[in-house]
Amino acid sequence: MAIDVKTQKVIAHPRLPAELVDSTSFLLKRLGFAAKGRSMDAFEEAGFNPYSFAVLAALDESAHETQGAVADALGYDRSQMVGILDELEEQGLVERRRDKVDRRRHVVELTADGKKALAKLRVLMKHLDDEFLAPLDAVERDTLHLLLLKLAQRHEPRCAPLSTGS
Amino acid sequence: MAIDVKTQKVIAHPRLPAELVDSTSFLLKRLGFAAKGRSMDAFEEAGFNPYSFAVLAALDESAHETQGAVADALGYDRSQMVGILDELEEQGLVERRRDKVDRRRHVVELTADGKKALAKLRVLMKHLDDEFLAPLDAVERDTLHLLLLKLAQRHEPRCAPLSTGS
DNA sequence: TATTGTTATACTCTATAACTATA
DNA sequence: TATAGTTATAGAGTATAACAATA
Repeated sequence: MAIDVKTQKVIAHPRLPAELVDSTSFLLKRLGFAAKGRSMDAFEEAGFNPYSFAVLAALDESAHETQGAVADALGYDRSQMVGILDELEEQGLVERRRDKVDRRRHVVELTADGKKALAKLRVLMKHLDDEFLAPLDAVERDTLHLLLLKLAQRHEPRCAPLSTGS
Repeated sequence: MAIDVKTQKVIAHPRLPAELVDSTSFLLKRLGFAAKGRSMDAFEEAGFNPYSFAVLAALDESAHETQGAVADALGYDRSQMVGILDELEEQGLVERRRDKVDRRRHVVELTADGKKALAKLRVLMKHLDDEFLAPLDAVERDTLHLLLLKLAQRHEPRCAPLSTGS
């Protein structure tokens, strides 16, 4: 219990109702927002847009992506992607070129600086994960990741493994 | 793999970059948003504000709460709480009275209808949790909840157990 | 007519700061 | 002077729709 310096009275820390804390999806909501807030702060502090890492990672994984393909892969709106890429292009991290075959399309590619930035962001992301998961040991982290993955495969179709059947 | 009906070509489902899916805090973010979206839709469909459940639960747990105490317990802004309580009062689910001892304060209390609504919302919440956790068996659900609780105690202080020491 | 990227618009959230009435 | 509740305002974020160029 904390003690107020001036009044010397006990400060009862305001607590969440037990039935909310008992709800797993409530905890997921709160922790998701906490994780988002932390990563946004950290990315911004490092001079990046909160979306930069996801976009650069997508481009690194399969090069010569079209603008819309990146948006679809990440689940962003295509109109939202315009501004994100504008900024990344200004920073010299990506290049946009018209597709010669279909001149409506913009092919997006990482620049050398973009790859360097991605490397930096990977370190930052790893650090954020480590920090967020600090209360858990290695086994617990693996277990948690596995369980979240199971949920994500249902609730976030883009996480689902590639289906091989017809 | 899905096949396009018209072109008979393979449709590669847009997929998230592997390194994002490998990040536990990324999964937490995505799942948190998915959980929030689902519960907001369900609450709204049932005629409630997304915040109703949390507020009613807080009032049920410790009656005669002051308006600011509820806001602090749930982590909402006090100015935000005004609108939420306005709506709950219109619906006849809570009552606001001036505190006779300190006339600046509003004491908030559940009405009989408020308790009935809370019972309904508890069922709805339980249903939502069950649905969201459907991919997991009972043991996995318990494990997940425990792990999230550990994280929440660090990242969401309002979830922390009451400390007993000085 | 449909699609890609773009722009414009509108709407929700949230955060902040003023304002009142009490203390 | 500080606090509880309230109101007003501004900013970010997001979702939608319209638009031009191309297919």
